[in-house]
Amino acid sequence: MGRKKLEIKRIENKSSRQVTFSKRRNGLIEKARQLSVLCDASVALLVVSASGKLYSFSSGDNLVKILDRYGKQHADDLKALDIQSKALNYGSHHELLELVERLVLTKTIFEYKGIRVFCQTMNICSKLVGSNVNNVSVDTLVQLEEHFETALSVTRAKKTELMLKLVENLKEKEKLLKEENQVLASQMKKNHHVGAEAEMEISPAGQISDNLPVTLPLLI
Amino acid sequence: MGRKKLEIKRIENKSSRQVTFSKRRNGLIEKARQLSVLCDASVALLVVSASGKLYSFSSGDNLVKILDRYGKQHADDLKALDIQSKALNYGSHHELLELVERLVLTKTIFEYKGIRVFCQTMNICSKLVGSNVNNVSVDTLVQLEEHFETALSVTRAKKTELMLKLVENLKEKEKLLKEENQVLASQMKKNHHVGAEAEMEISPAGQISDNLPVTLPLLI
DNA sequence: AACTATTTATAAGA
DNA sequence: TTCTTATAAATAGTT
Repeated sequence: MGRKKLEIKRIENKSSRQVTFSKRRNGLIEKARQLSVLCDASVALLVVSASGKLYSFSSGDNLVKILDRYGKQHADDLKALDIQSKALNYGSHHELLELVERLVLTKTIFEYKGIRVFCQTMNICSKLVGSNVNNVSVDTLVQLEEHFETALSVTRAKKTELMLKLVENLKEKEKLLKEENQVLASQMKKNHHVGAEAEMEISPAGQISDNLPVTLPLLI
Repeated sequence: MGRKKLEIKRIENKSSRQVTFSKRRNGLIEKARQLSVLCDASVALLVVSASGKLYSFSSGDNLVKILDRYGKQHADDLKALDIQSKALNYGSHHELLELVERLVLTKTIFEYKGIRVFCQTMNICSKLVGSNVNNVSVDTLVQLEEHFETALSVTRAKKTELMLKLVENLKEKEKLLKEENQVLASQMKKNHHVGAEAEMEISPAGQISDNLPVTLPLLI
């Protein structure tokens, strides 16, 4: 739809590639918008230029739902977390290897999808809000506030939940160590009956209770 | 681009809305494809019809990869991944456990802070961007870019810092417990000189190395 | 950033 | 749904 028919293959000339990118990107976003309005559909569009700049469109507040749909496996990942903590305690070397591989993959995904893009988008938001307050409608800001509050409480709740899990895990380890010490201590006592002079130099279970419980929970 | 000019607002007639949806959806996807090919860009498009059906396009890669492309400077992170995969092959069981624990923690952080809030902010952003593109000046965009870079490194630095603290903290606890056990163990030995009959029932420092290291490193 | 000749997308009709 | 076709819209190359 121009002076000449354009073959659909990578445009070699850099500057015309950039110009075309700019034109077509705008066109695409406009089309996406129109589709969502005309047909009452949810549309999310992400475009990353060759130079790494991100452009996006999404219709209303549906992106969350759209993405949720796109990857149902997030729920499964949560279940996997449970299984993982069990694996930590009982898993074989082989199982651990598999686990690590999965986690490395997941981490990669989350790192980029989550933190990086999150930071960028977060900043776009604050920037836009900051520098364009006058152009943002009250409605938009009200929605914004709600969004933040929701996101915050969801995140907070989830954080607490997982931290409690971690605490449990660590307490379990503590318990094991205490038992270990008690075994040793009771051995001591046995021996003590034969060699009583060592008695005052140790305080079997007491030392753990007095020194560590105070600091161990701090780890969480 | 049809027999009549169509106003961009929800089409009330259901069947023509569906027809239009089908046509425009195909058109949009084709445009997205063309953009990605012509301009060497990553494009992800998600469309959900009013009736809930999902259609999507993404340029070759999946959505995650597209988001990955956002930001070219990830070479260092990728190297880190290499190191991790080496660890996968050569690491001891002990090292693997450490790795797993670290990754679970990281994943947890990224999962909630990342995905959830990412979705929300992404949404807000596209809304804001969508409704204010014309009001954003070049200056704002330049500032935006700087802002991104700062935010990214701050986040990164903070993450590293906190994780290092956690690790230190946990190592300290581990050390204390090990010392505790060793004190007990050495007491055992002392007593052993007097009551040798207890020798086979315990393995002083050995027991720690054989049983606990598997679980202890989990603390980190 | 505009212009404009063309191509492309698509609204309405069948 | 699919095809046809008149017309609106997008855009390639140019300025």
